[in-house]
Amino acid sequence: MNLTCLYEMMDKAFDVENWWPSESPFEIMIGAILTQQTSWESVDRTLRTMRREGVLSPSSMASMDGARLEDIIRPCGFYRQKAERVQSLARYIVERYGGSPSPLLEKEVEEARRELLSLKGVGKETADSILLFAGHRPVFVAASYVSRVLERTGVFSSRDYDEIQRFVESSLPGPPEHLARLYALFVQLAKTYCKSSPLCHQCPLREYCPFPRQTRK
DNA sequence: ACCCAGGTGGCCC
DNA sequence: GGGCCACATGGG
Repeated sequence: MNLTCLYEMMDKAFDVENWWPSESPFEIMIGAILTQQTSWESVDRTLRTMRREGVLSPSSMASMDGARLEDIIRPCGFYRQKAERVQSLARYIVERYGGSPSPLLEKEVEEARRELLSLKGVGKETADSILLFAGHRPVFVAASYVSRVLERTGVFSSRDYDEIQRFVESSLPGPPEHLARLYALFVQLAKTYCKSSPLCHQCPLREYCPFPRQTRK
């Protein structure tokens, strides 16, 4: 069992087209922060409210009332720090780039990543999600879901973010779409089958999983 | 009444 | 450089 084989198996089992829906790169950046430790359903609700209220752009979000932003984000949890962080991100884009995230996302990958990581509320996983899904850059997101599946299938055992990222990026070269698709498949698989023991036994990868009864990370 | 979710930053040693 | 902890709501 190697990564390519795993990729093909998951690809056969799941449909992850339009896995990270959005109308703009900025929306992906905001969604990436909101979805930290939060289900996508809650994030989706908040993003729809933002769109409806017309605050899903750097300039409008930068200047809106903080308490109102907190209210909109509340369903996502950690709403105070998330409100502060997304607004400071919006202001950063307005002040530094005149309101468009494109110049940042189009910088050389290493530089863009460093810049994203310097923002409060943007760690490795969030930065890489933004680079991959908003910037279409060839960067893999080595989320905890990923290490869980890699470990359980015996493909690669490590908890170290950078190590997993290097492993995947070097094992699966090619266009960024593959890395995005692979990441989506990992999350989809873990979400669907790794949550509970009964589901685990129906996993399409159960024959390859060395820990068939393990249900938690 | 638990446990978990498409993590991060701050503090401690 | 790793091990805890707070952050917080919503759903199973």
